[in-house]
Amino acid sequence: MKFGTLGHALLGLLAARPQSGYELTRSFDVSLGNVWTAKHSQIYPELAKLEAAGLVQPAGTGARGSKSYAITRAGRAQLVRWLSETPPAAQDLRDEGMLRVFFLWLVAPDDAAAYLRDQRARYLAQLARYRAIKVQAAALPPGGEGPDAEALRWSLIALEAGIRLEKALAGWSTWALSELAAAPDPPAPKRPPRRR
Amino acid sequence: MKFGTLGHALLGLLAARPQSGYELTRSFDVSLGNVWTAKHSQIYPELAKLEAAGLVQPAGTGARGSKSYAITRAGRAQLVRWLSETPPAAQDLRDEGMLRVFFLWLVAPDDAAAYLRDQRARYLAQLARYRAIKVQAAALPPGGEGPDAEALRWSLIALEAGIRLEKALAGWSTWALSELAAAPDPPAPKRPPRRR
DNA sequence: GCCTCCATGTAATTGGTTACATGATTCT
DNA sequence: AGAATCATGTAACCAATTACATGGAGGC
Repeated sequence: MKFGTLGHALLGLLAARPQSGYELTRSFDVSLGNVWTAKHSQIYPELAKLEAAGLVQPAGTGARGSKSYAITRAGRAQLVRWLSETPPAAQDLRDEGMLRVFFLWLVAPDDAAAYLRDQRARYLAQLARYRAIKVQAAALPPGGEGPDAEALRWSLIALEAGIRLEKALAGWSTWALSELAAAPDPPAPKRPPRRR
Repeated sequence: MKFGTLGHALLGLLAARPQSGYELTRSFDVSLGNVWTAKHSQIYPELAKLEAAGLVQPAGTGARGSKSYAITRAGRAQLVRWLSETPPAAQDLRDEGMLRVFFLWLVAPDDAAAYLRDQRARYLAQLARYRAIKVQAAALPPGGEGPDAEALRWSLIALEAGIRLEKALAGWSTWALSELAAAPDPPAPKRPPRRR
């Protein structure tokens, strides 16, 4: 059996501690969701596939019929192999927000500016969310030794990437707005003489 | 009929000038490919769908049996509506490279560092590619008035976003490496006394 | 003649989302 | 009693990639 990114992401989450499908789903809703998404309808079947391949195993049941899984030795080996031996798949960035920028020449400059301002607001909102998480994490007890503590450490490193990315995008949108103001093109600004 | 991002991307490309499926495919291989990807096997059927919906129409044939399409008035209207009325779909960033960072605690610090250096090299390579395009574009004749010139202008604005993003990621990887060096954790550094 | 690039298409498969379905527990 | 949340699963559909298939034109 062959496993893609989702399978390995599940192995990675289970490497920290045994978890149920529901808990895994929530991970994709929050932290991990910023780099990879998955719905429960994809997770449950994938867990079954992983179990069939011997990479995870049932690890008891909890309240309300929850079933938690644990990673097996083979699963951990597979995960480490994936991390260290296979190169990250060429990322297919699908950024619809940035795609639209390519087509902004089709709308009035005012509409284009409005779009850029909207996008900037999104970037800043996401930046604020990230920063709140960072502050919250900094307030945690500094101790902790288990896998969870190590996992947290790396998730904060990834968080820093998110912060820097959103900052860069917010800065870019401000720059783009100034560019647009400098040469609105179709409707020439009244005063400054156009020079090309 | 309903069209998603791909359909609108095709409309956007055809709004600049009539093009064949092959030419459109190449656009996704180069500039547009950095924000959205599509293979010819997806593009040809989508063009047929767009034609059936009256948003594009055949615009003559070229050499080797190439068939070019032009956007219709309805297509342009639909595109502008999409741009100005519908909000960008919540981006599902799928960044496998960053996902792996969440799981780097599973490998030896040396391997984690090697991964970060590899990623940094990728970011810098992409940054160099973007900058080369920018330089190349700056050397172009500054004139030009048609839709193509306007489209170029906005593609350079999008390019600037790419440049800033890669710069941010390269900076992040350098920072992450220094973080890792500061506290390699599992194998404690010999000299500095560990304090937690 | 053969290889490469141009050019268009279809088929099969995978990955992912939306919708459907069900039941237990907790909160109000 | 009713609503919200926890919890697991399946079915149908859509989007996207990979593989299959064909042919014309130009260069070596």
